Amino acid sequence: MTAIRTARERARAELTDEIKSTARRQLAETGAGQLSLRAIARELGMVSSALYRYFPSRDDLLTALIIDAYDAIGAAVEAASDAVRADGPRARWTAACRAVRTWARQHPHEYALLYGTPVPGYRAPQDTVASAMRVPAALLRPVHDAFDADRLRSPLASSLPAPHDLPSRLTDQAHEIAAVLAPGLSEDAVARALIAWTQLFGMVTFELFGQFTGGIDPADEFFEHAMEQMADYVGLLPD
Amino acid sequence: MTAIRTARERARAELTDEIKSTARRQLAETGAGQLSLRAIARELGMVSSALYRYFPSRDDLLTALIIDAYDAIGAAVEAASDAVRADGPRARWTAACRAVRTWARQHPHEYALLYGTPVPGYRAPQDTVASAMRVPAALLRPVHDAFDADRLRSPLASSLPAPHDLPSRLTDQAHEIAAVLAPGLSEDAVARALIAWTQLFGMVTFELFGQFTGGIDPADEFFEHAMEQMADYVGLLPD
DNA sequence: TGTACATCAGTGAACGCGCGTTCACTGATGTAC
DNA sequence: TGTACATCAGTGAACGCGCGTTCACTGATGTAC
Repeated sequence: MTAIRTARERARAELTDEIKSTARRQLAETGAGQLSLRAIARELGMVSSALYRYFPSRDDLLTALIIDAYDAIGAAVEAASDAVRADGPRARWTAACRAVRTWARQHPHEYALLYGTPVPGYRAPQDTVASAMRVPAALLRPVHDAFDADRLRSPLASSLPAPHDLPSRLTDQAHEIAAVLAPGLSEDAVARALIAWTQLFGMVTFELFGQFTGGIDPADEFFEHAMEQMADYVGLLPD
Repeated sequence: MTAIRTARERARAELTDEIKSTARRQLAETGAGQLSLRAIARELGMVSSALYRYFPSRDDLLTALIIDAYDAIGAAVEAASDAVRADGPRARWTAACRAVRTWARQHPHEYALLYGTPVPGYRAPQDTVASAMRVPAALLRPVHDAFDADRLRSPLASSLPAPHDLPSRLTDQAHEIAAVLAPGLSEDAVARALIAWTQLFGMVTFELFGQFTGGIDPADEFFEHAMEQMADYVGLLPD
C-alpha cells in the first residue's frame, strides 16, 4: 500500500467520474426514472456488465449522482454567499438565493433529481442528508450573523393587529434546527427563514417545471422582487 | 343520432373512466414516466391494443389524466373556499390553502403529475391551461373581494425602511394576470398573492417530496403558521 | 531485479423480463330503408 | 317490424425495441518474496 496512486487507482477514479458525467448527460434526455445503465455503458463503449465494477446497482449510481448534485448546488450557494461576505448579511442572503436559481437553471435535470418528484422505487439513504443540508445551512448563516449583530427585525409581527405566536411543536422543531445549524438563533427567526426557504424553492421549481409559462415569463423580475420581499420578511435590514 | 345514449356510448364512457382510474392507481406505484398502457390493459383484462380505441397514444392518456387532476384539485379548492364564503376573505383564503395541502396529501402521485418533474418527452398541450388556472384563480378571488371591500393592507411596505416598488415588467405581468382573473385588483396585491402562491406550493411540494424529513416533520404546525404569515403578507385582515 | 501469485477490469452470452404501436381479423351493436 | 349494411370494440400476433443483473471467462496490473 503506497501513498502514490497506482495506474489502476487512477483509472478507476477517472472512469467512475466518466460514468457519473455520462449519467448526468443522460438525465437531461430521459429523466431520473429511466436512467439506464445499458445506455451509459453504450455511450462509454463498454459492455453493460462492466459498470458493476463501479456501482453495485442502478440505485447506488443514483445515490452518487444525488450526493454530487447536492454538493454542487451547496458549493455554488456557499461560494456566492462568501463572495459578498464583506457586504453584510442581506447581501449574502440575496446572493445565496440568486445562486440557487442560477444553479437550478444551469442544471435543470439535476435540480429535478434533488427537488422534483422522487424516483419511484428509490429510497434515498442516510448518506445524502449532510449534503442536502448545505443549502439550508448557507441560507441560515447570514440570518444568524445578523441576529448576533442585533440587526434582525420582525417587521410583520409588529405591524399587524395580532402577531401570531409560534405553535409549540414548531417552536421545538425550529429549536432543533437552530441547535444544529445556527446555535442561539431565535425560533422565530428560524421559522421566518424556513418560510423564505420554501418560497424560494417553490418559485424556482415553478419556473423550471413550467407553471409560470404564459403568466410570469420571464421570471427574472418576479424572482428579484420576491427575494427582496422575503429578505424583508426574514427581517434582514438593508446592509 | 338520438339524445338517449346508446349502450355503446355508455359502455365507451364507462370504460374510458375505468382506464383513467386504473392509470391513476398505477401512477401511485410507478410514477408518470413509466406509466404503461400494457400494464393498464392487463389490469383491466383487455389486450393492450384495445386501449387504442380509447386513447390514440400514451401521451393522450397522460393529457387526460393531467386535465382531470387539475380539475380535481381546482374543484376541491373552490369547494373549500365556497364553504366558508360567509366567513370573509381571509377564511376563504386559508380554506383554499388548506385544501391544496389536503388534496395533495390525499393524491400525492397526481400532485406530482401536475407540480412535480415534467414527464420526459411529454409536452402538455394547450388544453391543460384552463384547468391549471383554477387553483390560482380560486386563491385570487378572496384577495380580490377584500380589495374591492377596501379591506386589504400592505403591512410590509409601510413598516420597512424602504418599500420596494414593483419592477415595470412585473407590473405588466401582474396587470395581465389581474385582467384575466381579477379585473381591477392592484398589481401590488397580485404580486403579493403570487409570492404567497409560490410559498404555498413550495411548502406542499417539500412536504410531499421529502425535504422536510427529519427537520419539519410533521409539518402541520409549520403549514398553519406559514399560511397565516402569508395571509398577513398578502394583506388579508382578520375577518 | 525477477518471478509467482493474487487482484481486479472488462467481456460476452444469457436469463427473464418489459414496452408502444400496427394490422388484419371477428363478432357484436346501431342505423336506414 | 325485418333485413342489409355500416360502424365500432376488442382480439391476437407480430415488429422492433428496451432493460437490470448474473456468471464464467480472459488478460492486464499490482504485490510479496
